[in-house]
Amino acid sequence: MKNKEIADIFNDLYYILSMDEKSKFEALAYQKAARSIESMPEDVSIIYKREGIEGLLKIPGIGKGLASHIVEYLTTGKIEKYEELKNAYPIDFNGLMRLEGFGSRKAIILYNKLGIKNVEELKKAAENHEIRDIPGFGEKSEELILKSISLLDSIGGRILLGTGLAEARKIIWYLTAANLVNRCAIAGSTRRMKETVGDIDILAISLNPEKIMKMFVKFEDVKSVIVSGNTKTTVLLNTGTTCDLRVIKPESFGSALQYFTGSKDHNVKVRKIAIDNKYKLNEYGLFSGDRNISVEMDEKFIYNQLGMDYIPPEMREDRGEIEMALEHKIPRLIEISDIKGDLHLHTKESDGMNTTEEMIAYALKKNYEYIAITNHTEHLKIAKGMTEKELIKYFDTIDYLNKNSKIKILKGAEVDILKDGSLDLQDEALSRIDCLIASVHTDTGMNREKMTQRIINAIKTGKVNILGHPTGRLINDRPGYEIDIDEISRYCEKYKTAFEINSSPARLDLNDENILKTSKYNIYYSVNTDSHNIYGYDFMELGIGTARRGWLTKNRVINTMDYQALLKFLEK
DNA sequence: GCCGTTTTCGGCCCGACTGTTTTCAGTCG
Repeated sequence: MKNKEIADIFNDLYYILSMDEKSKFEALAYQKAARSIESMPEDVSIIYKREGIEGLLKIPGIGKGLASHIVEYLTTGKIEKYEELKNAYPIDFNGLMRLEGFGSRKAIILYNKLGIKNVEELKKAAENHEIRDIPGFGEKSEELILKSISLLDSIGGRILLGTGLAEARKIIWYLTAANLVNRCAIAGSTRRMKETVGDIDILAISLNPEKIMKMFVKFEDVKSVIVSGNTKTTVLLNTGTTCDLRVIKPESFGSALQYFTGSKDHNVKVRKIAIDNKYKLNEYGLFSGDRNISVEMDEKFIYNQLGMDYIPPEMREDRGEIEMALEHKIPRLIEISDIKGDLHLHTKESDGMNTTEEMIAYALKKNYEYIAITNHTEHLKIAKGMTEKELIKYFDTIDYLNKNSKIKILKGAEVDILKDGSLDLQDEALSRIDCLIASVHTDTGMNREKMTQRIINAIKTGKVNILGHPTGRLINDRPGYEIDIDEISRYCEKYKTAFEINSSPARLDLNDENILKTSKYNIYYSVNTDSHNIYGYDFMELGIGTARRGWLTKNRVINTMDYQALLKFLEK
């Protein structure tokens, strides 16, 4: 993939060029081009081969100059201009720019004065107090550098959405309980339900910003304060993530919520539409001339005023939703209240922690119409997989429970897909099962071709209702096995097998991108929690958030159906 | 260096916060 390589070079050029005030905008052009290329699904080398330089000129942010740089890189493997500048500044910008409060100008100053090229050298210089004597730096600068480096080491990456959402809600609860805020809301990637959260954004309306900020920094989960003013305070939380609290004036709340929810790419486009309509949109309001017309504390007003449908936060990634909103074609996305049951649950009989009765009791609290108990099968020894005999006996128990139950309990199993694609269950149990989830749990190191065939073989048995956690990825842990999702989708369509959207915080599998990719086929999805105890039920909202990020509507999700319709779908 | 039913020239987001200054430069979102 040449895109990443070229984007890295353009980013480096952005850092180097932005040192000089005169080349500020040239630098910005490189940065914009880098972002553009990085987010492209198709490799520029393929585009160039197919369409020549004309194809490159169609990429947003690429003009004659940058197109010729790309051609130069594709043909010679080098960009002369970059080689020269990189020789003059052999600095690891990518690494250094990850440090809080450290930008390209500081990097270049320290390179010129002390020859510092990377994070390790910077750390050493700060520890030896060499930095405080450089003009523009001081003791605090050294402290900040060391603090940022240790912060970077401790964070490692982004936290899971489940963790971020819980933390954000706790903060809102804390701020609201003090009676100092009139309104408080989550913004940022947490509100967009992105699978991981880089930092938590909270907005608040308060007539007493000073007091609220003072209170915020005393919150029990705050590890340290990074910056603190009257409109914005940033803290480091014990979870390792940072949290921004912004205090907003009432008349700016809607526009601030829109602005700080992002994504950045989405906002750039929306603001451009505002300009085209002779407005100015920023975090303080939607302005016609000097007058803020968005005083209704409402995002919806802003989108409507710009001629668009309201766009749900989960869709705001500049993946075509803006064009859709301009044509008034934003669909009603699936909502958590549409869910009528959970079809992937475990009990004590395999590796769950609660009894069947306890799981049923909690489902009743959720007002579900039905659930499916889907314990593991024999092959998965590590999860106390049930033998055929045990499963048949268990099905008798469920038949008995169903007689006196207000909720319909489906007899299910999460059946292992064995190495050759056959199912880990024999005929007698298969004949009694209502809801069969098939999942890969072992031999996950197969190559793409073999794994794809293995899963297809399982689907071709004609017994599989739901393909469980289809890619097997674990967020921040392992990438998931390689599969040809298009090929698998075609078989799902043919055999009426639904893709699972597994709501477990570290899974969220399928993810939003795969949902967008597969939903062009005539297939269904099942949003399940894969709960191993009663608390797991509550993760349904993460799966729904993921489904909404994949633009799914209720009619594509089988566990929004009423019981009779679901039975009909599950019938094989 | 890119871009254009406001422009082939003149814009390109800008305000808040911090540290090192003593009115400002750098960073961030």
